[in-house]
Amino acid sequence: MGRQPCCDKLGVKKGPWTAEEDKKLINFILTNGHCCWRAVPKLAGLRRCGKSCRLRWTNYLRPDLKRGLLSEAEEQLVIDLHARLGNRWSKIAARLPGRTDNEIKNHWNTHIKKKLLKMGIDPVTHEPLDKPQETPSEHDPEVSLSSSQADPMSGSPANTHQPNNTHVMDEYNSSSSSPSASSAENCCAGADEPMVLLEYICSGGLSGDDQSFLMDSLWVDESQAAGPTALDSSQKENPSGQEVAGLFPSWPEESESFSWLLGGQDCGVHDFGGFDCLGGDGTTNILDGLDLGMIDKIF
DNA sequence: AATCTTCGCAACCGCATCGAT
DNA sequence: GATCGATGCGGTTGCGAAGAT
Repeated sequence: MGRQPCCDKLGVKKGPWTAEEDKKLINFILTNGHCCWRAVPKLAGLRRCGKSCRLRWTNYLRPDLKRGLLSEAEEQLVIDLHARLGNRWSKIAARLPGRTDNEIKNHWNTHIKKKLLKMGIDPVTHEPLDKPQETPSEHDPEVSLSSSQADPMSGSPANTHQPNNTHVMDEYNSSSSSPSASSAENCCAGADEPMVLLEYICSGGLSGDDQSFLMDSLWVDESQAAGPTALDSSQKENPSGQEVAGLFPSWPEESESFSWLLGGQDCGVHDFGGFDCLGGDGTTNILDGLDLGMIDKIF
């Protein structure tokens, strides 16, 4: 028996979301959370499939999303993580609070890839382009980012390249005027990483924004250290959601970023708090502080 | 000013994975 | 252990905007 499609294709709308649809989805999730994505469109009065609703929410409407271009530090981190994890965008995104896998994937394909190519670096292998290509099996595991420091998830067969990217990243660092520690240090997934990043931050190598971003990352890392799967599970659809509040301890930019909420299509509910998955009391508590009518006015 | 090309991003598609039964 | 449904993930596409001719 074939799998049932996630939605019956008939009567299901596709294409760009309208402000009206966004409003319905936001209102529904704010008040009910998302119990089951398949049921969301029906309950929210949307002619979309659940998958589309989930995507729209996670990639665009989620309150904890950052907007705008990736900062230098974020970009650097993406490159480091990509060198280690390959195209596992969701894993990479899990290390960048407020960024989505889709956003990072797009940014990689449109900006970073070109940047690396321009620098003569193969964006796939993170090796210099002029260097004779080795097959992945030829990489010396001792040389390529110590496997003992590799991400716990790296056992996946999808992670087919583990390049030695230290020199590459040094090159990137110097060219981008970011005096970062070598990526071999920076990209370690182990307990050392926060320390290395911390040293870098303390060295004064970052702007204020970048510093705060990296400090956020450290919080994430620490939560990971507490439990290897904690971050992953909490950054995905998060039924309990309590950890998410911890990961995003506050949105200091809340007040100023509210303006982009007013921008119509190009905005989300950045400032409504991490209620997505709080469910139950958590949801209502936060929602109590919100004027849902305001959403109606906004749209 | 009109047309063509390139770029960037939101959204879709299909497969993979996970959990429940 | 097998099956099924729900969700997650990564690759790809489509389209509007911006830039070039």
